[in-house]
Amino acid sequence: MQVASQQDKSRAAGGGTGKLPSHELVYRRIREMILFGEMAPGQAVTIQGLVEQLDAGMTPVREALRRLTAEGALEFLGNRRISVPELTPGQLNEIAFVRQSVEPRLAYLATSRIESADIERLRAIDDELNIAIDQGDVGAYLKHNCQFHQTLYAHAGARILMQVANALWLRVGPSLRVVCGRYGTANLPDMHDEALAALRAGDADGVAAAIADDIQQGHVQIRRSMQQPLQADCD
Amino acid sequence: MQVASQQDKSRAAGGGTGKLPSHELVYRRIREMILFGEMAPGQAVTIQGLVEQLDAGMTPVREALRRLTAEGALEFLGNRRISVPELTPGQLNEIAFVRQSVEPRLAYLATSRIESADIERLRAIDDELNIAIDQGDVGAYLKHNCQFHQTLYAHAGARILMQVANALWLRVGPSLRVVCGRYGTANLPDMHDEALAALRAGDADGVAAAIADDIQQGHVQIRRSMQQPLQADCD
DNA sequence: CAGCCACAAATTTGATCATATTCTGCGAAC
DNA sequence: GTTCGCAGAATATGATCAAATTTGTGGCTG
Repeated sequence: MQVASQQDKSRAAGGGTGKLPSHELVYRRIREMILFGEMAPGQAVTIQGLVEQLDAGMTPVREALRRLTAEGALEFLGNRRISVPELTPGQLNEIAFVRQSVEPRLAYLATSRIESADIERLRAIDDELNIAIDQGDVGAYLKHNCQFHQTLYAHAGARILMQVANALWLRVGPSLRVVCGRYGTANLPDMHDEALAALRAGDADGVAAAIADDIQQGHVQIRRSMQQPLQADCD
Repeated sequence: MQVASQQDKSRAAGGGTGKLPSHELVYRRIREMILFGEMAPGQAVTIQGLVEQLDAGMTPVREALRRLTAEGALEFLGNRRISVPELTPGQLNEIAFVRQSVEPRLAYLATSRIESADIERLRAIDDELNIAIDQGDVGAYLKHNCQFHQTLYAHAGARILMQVANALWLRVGPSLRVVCGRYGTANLPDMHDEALAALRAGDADGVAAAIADDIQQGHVQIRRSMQQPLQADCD
């Protein structure tokens, strides 16, 4: 652990990947780890662990973590420890409440602005999503599900609403992963067909309702898995 | 900027004030600057400027800025510039929409959990607020108004909702300051008496409605000041 | 005699800083 | 008008300092 040991750290993170700043890259990597279930609720996160795992410098990692804690994706554990938050049922309700306000609204706004080519793109995403469900591929499901919603919302032209929605997705990500890991991809929410149909019809209220149902179902699943703790979960 | 002055940098930021980390202190300072109108919409923010102004190190400032940009209080200007966001009318509507969802809900939840001693504390804040209005003290108005809402919401026992609300306050802060600076403190929203009365009566819906009105009025003011731009604000 | 608590050393991890490096924007020269 | 260069600011690194958890040891008690 002396002076001259680690020379090639910056290679992978800073040099190879492109021209975006390193802290941005690190942020995205960690973000995806959270969203797509590479981090479990309650799991501790150490700066130095991420530094080694991502092969990045310390400062970019620190800044990425600050950003993620500000978004609620990570949690400041009093003393200087950071962890993936474990949601209480009450907190899950809070998230559900805001999501039910914001996301149907985004869907509503997107309906009148989206064009048919983009609707087809959504359908393509949904096709892949269904394949993932059939194959029980949890990672692909999470990824495509997120992509579906984000792609739809992106057409709403409401940047701030979308930032709020994205932050909430980050909060439910780890829990959603737990649900999938436990119950498989069978009972997962999928109101996407209804949403697509309403989208094609230009029925904004219908799209909003479909999205609301989708969110509702997802949260029911999470709540169910929380009420039946897996136990032996000694922390 | 001499050598000798670098020794006591950490003193002012980290040593003198307490045991909180410097980046936390810096974050709070900048946050208050934004909330209470020491920064105008559109104003550029430089790291080194903050370093000198706050007499802190560069790393803490950087982390605080990351956090604030993640919360939407500051904006990343593509190239490596940061500025206080200028809200468009559309963005203001988005913020109003979420605030109207979240804050009345917080007020509703707080009603059944708050105790009479805390209601009196709220009344005391409101008294000071009214004094500030009478005296035309914009800074005091902003501070006490924010304090009133935050104190009320704190009793809702809904941490996540409150984080969302706080982030939105950060977004409207600078614009609210502009309104006050232009039109004075005369027409500012003040449904606080109604809220207090409903609180004492335990009327949760009434409290929520009062808060909703309060928000509504505030946003009307901001919108009005945006429709009458002060001068040749060419962008 | 064995188990447990407490106190202290050590290692791990976080926070901050000084400095090197890179990138952007502007100005001057051609 | 375009291009080169320079200044200034932001990014990133490694080192250094501080704090906290963990570990290990010793003494005490049952």
